[in-house]
Amino acid sequence: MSPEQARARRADARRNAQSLLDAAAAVFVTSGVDAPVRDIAARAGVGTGTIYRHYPTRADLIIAVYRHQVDACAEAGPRLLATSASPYAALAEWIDLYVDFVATKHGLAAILQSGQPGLETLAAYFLDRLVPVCTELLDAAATAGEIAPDTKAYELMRAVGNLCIGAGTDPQYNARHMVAVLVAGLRLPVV
Amino acid sequence: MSPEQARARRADARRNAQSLLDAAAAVFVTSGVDAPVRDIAARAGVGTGTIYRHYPTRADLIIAVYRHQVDACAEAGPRLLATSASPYAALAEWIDLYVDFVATKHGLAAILQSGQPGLETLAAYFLDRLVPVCTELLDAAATAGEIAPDTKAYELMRAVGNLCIGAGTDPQYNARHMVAVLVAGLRLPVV
DNA sequence: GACGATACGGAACGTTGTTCCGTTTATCAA
DNA sequence: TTGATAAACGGAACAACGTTCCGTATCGTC
Repeated sequence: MSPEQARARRADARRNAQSLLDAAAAVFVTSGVDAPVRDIAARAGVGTGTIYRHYPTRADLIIAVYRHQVDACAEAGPRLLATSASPYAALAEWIDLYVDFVATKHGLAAILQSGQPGLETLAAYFLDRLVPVCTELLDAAATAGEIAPDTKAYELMRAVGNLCIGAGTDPQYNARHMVAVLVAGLRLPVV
Repeated sequence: MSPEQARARRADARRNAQSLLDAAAAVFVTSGVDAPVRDIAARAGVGTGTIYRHYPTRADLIIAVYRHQVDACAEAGPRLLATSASPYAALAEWIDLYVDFVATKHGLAAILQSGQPGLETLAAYFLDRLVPVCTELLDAAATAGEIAPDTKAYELMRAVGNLCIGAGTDPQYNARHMVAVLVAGLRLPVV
């Protein structure tokens, strides 16, 4: 270990980073992922400057909060492919998993697609992590002849994310159902 | 005509309302539907107070700008049903029409689903106008046995609107294609 | 031309994101 | 223990935006 790395971050810095993570997770649940920065800082008992020092962009904070769940989702892909009845079934189950994750995070889906400056990193992280998994599932299903071979994982992931917007806030809109229809549409060549 | 109605709005007021409409339409094209209110006022050559007097909420302004196109879309429904090869074909063509409309208005799709305070009116207007038409098309297709009979027009309209988010800004995402997949999915009972 | 109602403009306020800097604190060496 | 120094902090300050408000200007009428 080089001397520069040897000297770890100060203890209070590490503590604050964790407090912020906990506070953000809690505030995201109650006020949504687009909660005011000040609310998160207040909840963590730190100043607004501190939050930006630890998480320079909002995307960094959101990623830190959800990293574990995104990783879990990514890792579930190959497992489902191995255990499901068919590649298409694996794909459908995996997308269900993703929808369950996104749709329960108030406002996350909207932010993922918003294109607000500073948030591109967030969408990029999700896509970098999940598009390869989705590609693998799509390829398997296409090879098995269950779906058309020309479906792009990137497009599908964005479409599913889009369909999740408003889930939970509008009782008349069932994102899971619409995603199921979309996934069903993959089985047919588009006429 | 009652005396109160007899006295028409002042000429300058009518002129400003029109200027604002034109300015808004122009600004929406270049800067998106979520352009700053001040930009629109400046473009119209009026103060910010004036814009709120004529269009108390942003939704009112957006509705005024797009009312004609929404109406045209609504009226196209029955016509397509009469002229198309099948009810399902009419439905697909009608949704194409809607997607062409929404996807070309920078940011409109996002605002339609955002749930921002004051924007509910906007979504409500679109849905009030289009859900009945969509219902008619869905019913016809269901009666013809082309799609499952349990599809809700409201959900479908919201789903299509959601899929249009990001169209035009992301070259890798083709909203029309994903909508086509969704519509194709209507043909099969979801498994 | 004068009067009253109508409408206007833009300053002002509240809410956010973000930056910046004077102050505090942890760490380490003497 | 204590003092020096880099690290980290807090929150004031700035910018952008939506929205409100009111003193002023203008239109229409008599």
